[in-house]
Amino acid sequence: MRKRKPILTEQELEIMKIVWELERATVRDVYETILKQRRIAYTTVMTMMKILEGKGYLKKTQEDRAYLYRPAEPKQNVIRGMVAEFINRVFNGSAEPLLVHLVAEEGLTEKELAEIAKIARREK
Amino acid sequence: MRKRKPILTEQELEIMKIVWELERATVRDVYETILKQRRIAYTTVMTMMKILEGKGYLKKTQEDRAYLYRPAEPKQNVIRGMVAEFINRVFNGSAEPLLVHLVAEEGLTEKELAEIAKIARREK
DNA sequence: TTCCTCATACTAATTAGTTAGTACTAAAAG
DNA sequence: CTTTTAGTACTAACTAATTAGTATGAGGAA
Repeated sequence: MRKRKPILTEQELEIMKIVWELERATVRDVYETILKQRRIAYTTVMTMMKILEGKGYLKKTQEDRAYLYRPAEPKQNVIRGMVAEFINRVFNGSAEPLLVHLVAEEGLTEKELAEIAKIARREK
Repeated sequence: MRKRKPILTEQELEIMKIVWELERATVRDVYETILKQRRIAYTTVMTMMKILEGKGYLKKTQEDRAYLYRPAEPKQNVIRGMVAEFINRVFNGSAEPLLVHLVAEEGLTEKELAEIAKIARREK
């Protein structure tokens, strides 16, 4: 059985979210964005992005002086993987308990649920 | 703002699942259970369970020679916390996108969705 | 040209998570 | 009573994740 691609860690996800948002970004772009939230070193961001490239989540091209990074695959794919991984860990792989949990937790009405179903169908 | 209780790591969750299942368990009980799946040292399990006690997920009482551990709070509470934490990390705190994702991913029909809603209502 | 800025590569320190060894003690077995 | 067994406490090794420092080079500014 092939070992599956390592899933995103906390900090890696932080960076991926930014790159998904910007669609393409240099280390500096990401660095500046994170700086608004918290203190971090430029080289830290660089290291992380290189790791993400190694894991196959980002791809880079040379652009002027600096590398330009882009997501290697669409956000939806990655999110799908993370959700699946979470369901495996916490709910032993079956999605239904999570759904039940969420519906109960949110106290959704029939109407809201139908609305979600509609959006989901569109998403498909 | 009070710092929230540290969330369960991978291995900690593995142990908690066993204790929830058994309802109360000694280190040995958990050790034997894990052994069925993989090789592990007795003291490793002990260390982990002590950590879980420190984090407030387990509480122990002296029982004969060994400690008897029990869950400090019901499984549902902890699961709720983990789901919330996941939603924060991945979906910036809003549950709806996760719901939409799940419904779309599972390709649920009206009927199945209604069924889930029914179970959820009972759960409440 | 010379200097400053900003980029990368390489290296490494620190912290968190996981795993397990060793010393010691009390109870059970012989 | 002595030996074996099964438990805990304390310590530590190892791996993974996170963070950042230093060296170096290319390009633009003076």
